[in-house]
Amino acid sequence: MLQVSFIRAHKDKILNSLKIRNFAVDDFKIIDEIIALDDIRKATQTENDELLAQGNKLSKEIGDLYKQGKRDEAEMKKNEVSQLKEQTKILGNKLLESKEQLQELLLKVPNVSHPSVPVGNSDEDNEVYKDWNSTLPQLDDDALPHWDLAKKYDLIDFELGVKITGSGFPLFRNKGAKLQRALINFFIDEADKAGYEEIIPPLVVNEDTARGTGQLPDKEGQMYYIEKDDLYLIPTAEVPLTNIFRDVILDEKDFPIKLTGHTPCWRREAGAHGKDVRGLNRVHQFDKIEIVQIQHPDNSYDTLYEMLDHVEGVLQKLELPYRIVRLCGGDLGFTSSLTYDFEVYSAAQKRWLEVSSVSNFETFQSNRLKLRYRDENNKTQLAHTLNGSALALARIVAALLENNQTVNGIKIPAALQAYTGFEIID
RNA sequence: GGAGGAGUGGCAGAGCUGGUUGAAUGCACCGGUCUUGAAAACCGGCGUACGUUUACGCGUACCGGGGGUUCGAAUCCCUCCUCCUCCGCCA
Repeated sequence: MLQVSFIRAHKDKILNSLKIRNFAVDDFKIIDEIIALDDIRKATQTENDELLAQGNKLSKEIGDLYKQGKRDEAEMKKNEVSQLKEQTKILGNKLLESKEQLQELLLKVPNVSHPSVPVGNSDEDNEVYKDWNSTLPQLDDDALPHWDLAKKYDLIDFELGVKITGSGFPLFRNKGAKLQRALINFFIDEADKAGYEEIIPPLVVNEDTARGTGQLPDKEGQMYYIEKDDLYLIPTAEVPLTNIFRDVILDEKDFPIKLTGHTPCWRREAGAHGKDVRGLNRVHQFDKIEIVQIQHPDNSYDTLYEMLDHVEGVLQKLELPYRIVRLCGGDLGFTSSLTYDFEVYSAAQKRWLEVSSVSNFETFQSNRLKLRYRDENNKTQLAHTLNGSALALARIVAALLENNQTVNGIKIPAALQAYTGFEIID
């Protein structure tokens, strides 16, 4: 959510960003509506505050009059205050109403896109920021996609997942389970080496937390909801990790804050059935190692590229062909200013699979979170938040299995062998 | 799940027979005096948000969250949440 003060000060910038995000021209008027509504809010508060001040003053006088035993005068003033109170009740409601309306409108305004965000409508218009500069792996014609490999080597049982839960809840077994566990430890260790503090957070969060990082109300249908306890299953570790700093005022010297955590992620993926959802390509539950940073606004873009380097290094160790794309305006997430996706080449499916998304949210999340720091003048300012996947397991597993298949079995990358305890799945 | 107790500023801790209490006091922190320097001592400052003001400042709201009583609530009432103690259950 953007601050109204920011919207007032950078109206042109925001309108331009809406254009990049392909907002309908008719919707541009929301910006002026917000400013107008905020004017009303301010005027109402000024008026209301004055009346409240009068009331407070009279109440104080009433107290004094009672002390002096002047009951009659006090009673008269009581009537006066009662009348004031009726007015402040009306104004108070009006103030509340305008605040709620303002909030509602603000929730509809996406983050301001970074100047480097390319113009475009969909993922097809994303800009290849760093391409795979070598030949892509070619497999024999009889090469198998990962769902067949999973069956052949008894690594993942999708049918059992269906039996136990439903589609999109894979069951890993044998070396499939071990590979899963190896990847988790490998990714966590890599993040640890890069200076991220490891966190094991709750996997279920309350409404305030879900709102803090923007899952509510934007992506309400995306989360599993436990109605009885009013809790949500996390769609990513970003939610609990970033919310550690909800309602927190940091010192400048606290930056950067670097956190990592492995969690399962649950996503309902409502409406995403059909295309490209076979095997591990799109599932309701998957494991992911997330990296989160809280940073000073001056340094957040350096940090973004540092995070990019980290993810890249991990992919290199796994010896997977990857490319980095910069998301275009039409594909950029609502809350993000700039996002780079990592895609890994799935040789059997002959397509790129998104395995990581690294974003700078600037102050969009921190405004909702009330995540601030004190600047050199001791004034509170909003911090910048960033996060990225490092990495998401399911699709990495898919690519690993497919790309490394040989007639003798599936080879495990050298960097991972210490974690799996085996060199080949056969 | 049952019974009782408690939630106050960065921390500790008063206030809780309703009326100069946004809140005593101590610690921590910041600035200053003193000192060769430091410590100690002393003096001063020290919450957040919104509104208003060129500015100094002023106003409003906030004492776990929400609601109520009252001219007036940190103080009374209701409700929810959290923590502590005891009992029960349990990996």
